[in-house]
Amino acid sequence: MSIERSPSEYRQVAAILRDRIRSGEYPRGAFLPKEDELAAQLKVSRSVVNDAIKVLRSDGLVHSQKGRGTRVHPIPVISRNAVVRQTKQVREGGDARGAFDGELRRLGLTSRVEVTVEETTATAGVAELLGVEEGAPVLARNRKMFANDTPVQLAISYIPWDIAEGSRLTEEDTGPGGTYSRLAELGHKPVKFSERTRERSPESSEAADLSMDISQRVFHITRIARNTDGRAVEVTESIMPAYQWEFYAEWDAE
Amino acid sequence: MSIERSPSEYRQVAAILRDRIRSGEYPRGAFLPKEDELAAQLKVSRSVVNDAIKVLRSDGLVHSQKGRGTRVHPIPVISRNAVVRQTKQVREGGDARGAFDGELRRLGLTSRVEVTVEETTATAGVAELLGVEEGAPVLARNRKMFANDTPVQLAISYIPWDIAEGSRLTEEDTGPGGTYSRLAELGHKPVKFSERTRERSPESSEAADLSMDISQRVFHITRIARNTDGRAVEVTESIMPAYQWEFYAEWDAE
DNA sequence: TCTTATTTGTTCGTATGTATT
DNA sequence: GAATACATACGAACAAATAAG
Repeated sequence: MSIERSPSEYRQVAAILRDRIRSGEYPRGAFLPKEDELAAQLKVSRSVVNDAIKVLRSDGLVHSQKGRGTRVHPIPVISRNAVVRQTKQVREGGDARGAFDGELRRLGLTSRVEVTVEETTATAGVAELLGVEEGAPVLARNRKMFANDTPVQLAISYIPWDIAEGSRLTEEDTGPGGTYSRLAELGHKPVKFSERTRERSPESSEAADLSMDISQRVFHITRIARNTDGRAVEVTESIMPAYQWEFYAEWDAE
Repeated sequence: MSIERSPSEYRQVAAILRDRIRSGEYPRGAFLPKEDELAAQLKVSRSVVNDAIKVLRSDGLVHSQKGRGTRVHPIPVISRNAVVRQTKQVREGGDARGAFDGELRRLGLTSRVEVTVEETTATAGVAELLGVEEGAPVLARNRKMFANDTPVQLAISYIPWDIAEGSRLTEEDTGPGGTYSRLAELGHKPVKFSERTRERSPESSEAADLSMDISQRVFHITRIARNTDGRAVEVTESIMPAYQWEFYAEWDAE
């Protein structure tokens, strides 16, 4: 357990703490000893412990709060199954609430979703994806998903206002079959999908909403749904802590 | 350009440098001013500049070397197209060299691949994925992919030795159609695929091979190819800098 | 509500180590 | 070997958030 040269001390301390978490010495949700104690125990300065904890934070292993302490992250990695989603989406709706719930239940976690809906105008980015003018009116469906009360995903869907106006899409509960069923009823059944996934630093608002650290990373998924005319009828941006998710896919040759 | 409170100084410095890179003031491949100069220029301590550069490094925007300096990362983000890969893989071979080359050519970059092949024994992890005993003999096909001489991906494929033995799979060049064509000829045509993608810190050896910083993140993709009997005939682990890649997929509602 | 103790976050200055030129 | 430039470590100080009273 002694600190040796070669890998820097703060990385060695990080490795020690990581082992203690993996071994269960610091269980899920438990507080770590405070930085001063760890520093004394491991005979390094507090700055080194602080740097080590930064590493664990960026791995999503722990979560620190000023004035409280550092505790082990309470939620295991969630698997997002690409193929199940693609088929279920059509059945259960664009917000994929069914898929999300299934993913969590498989891990013995409970899911909860907060929804807000508003009429707003398209920013340049959204306008380009939706193929409308910048500033054009759009419906924004905002969702925040929780696993056991820990936020694990943000999603905003944009729908052109001329499609959504007056329909149930403007209500919080879109009803059976979800967004995609309502779009189909409105004559805009989504039949073509594209999705881009990238990894980046969170905006500070995203970090706050997901109660994550700015030094951590998020997955940013942009999905576009198109009707038979090729018109974009819904654009969804999903933001999720990168340490919290993995992706899984299965397929057959040809 | 003055430093103000609220977001910490090192994040503000990071934002300033990020803007300079985006604006082209520091072009691709160019050196940044040295930390001392930046510190003087922005009226902060060198530690703050050093912390700021750590942030840019973890975003993959810059690359630092002791004794040399810090320069802007020379390669743009590469898009990995899931669907093209899935179809092309079968046509062009398991190492997807064709797909990789296409992805780079689209960006005006040149691709190069280094291949080494060896007979070795299965580690516990590989054994479980491949469905063989730990320590069983396997063929390891090791690949390192470059974009304009910058390493952008590592891949190791494992094939059970009883399948690969004596075949062209043990040579560096697997010939037309690649690995999957040879497996088909050997009576083990891959027909079922599964893939798991996660994001993590690099091992130090991976960081060295990809000339990236340990504070950066990698995508780790594990793909399993199975024959008609459901036997795993190839397992491929791909490691790539997370800042260097994005994923793209398109599909139709059946 | 206000106050105080606790705990982590950030910054500084300095010193030393290490890789490159 | 010398100079350069980034990497790491330390200790100290203060800021900011939280908790306890």
